[in-house]
Amino acid sequence: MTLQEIGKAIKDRRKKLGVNQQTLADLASVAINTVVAIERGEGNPQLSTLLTILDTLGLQLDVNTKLLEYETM
Amino acid sequence: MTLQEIGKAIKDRRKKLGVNQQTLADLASVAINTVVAIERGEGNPQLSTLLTILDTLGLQLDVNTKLLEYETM
DNA sequence: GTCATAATCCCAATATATTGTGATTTTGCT
DNA sequence: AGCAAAATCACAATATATTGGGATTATGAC
Repeated sequence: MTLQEIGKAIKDRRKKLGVNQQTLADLASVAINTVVAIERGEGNPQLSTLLTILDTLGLQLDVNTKLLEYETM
Repeated sequence: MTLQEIGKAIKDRRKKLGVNQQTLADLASVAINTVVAIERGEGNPQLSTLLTILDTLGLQLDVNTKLLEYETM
């Protein structure tokens, strides 16, 4: 996943949970500006910041081997 | 996955590929110090740095919903 | 044990993320 | 259209990652 896709995943999840950016920022103990930037795919957060936000939303990060081209078809 | 687990995944993959830290750093266009810190779980890389290193190793990041307790047993 | 390579550490300089504040724009509802 | 809440933007101050250089330690082969 790219930066943009991760941002979208966060925004989608937040919406699904029905919380606004300020609340998410508070719960994750980060500034709302940081949440805004990440969701818009304009941010390049530090890993700890990203993990905290994901965790707050009940999401996690996984490392996987990339799919080969033919595996995506 | 935690910061430490991600670092370990990177180190394991690098070893499996048989490349040293300097080569990985060069291929990913980051400083060797950065690779060292991340692998040791002491780093808190920016997302772009992490993505570049993972990509160089043929790895990728995924966002998933966290497993419920009973799902881990 | 010796040697060569790899990995780690230290430090100063630089780049970039994060934060807080306030203003502005967008969205959704009636 | 009008209103309230949510989202976005702008900017300066601060915190932290990244880098480069050189030195030190650990690892593995012979």
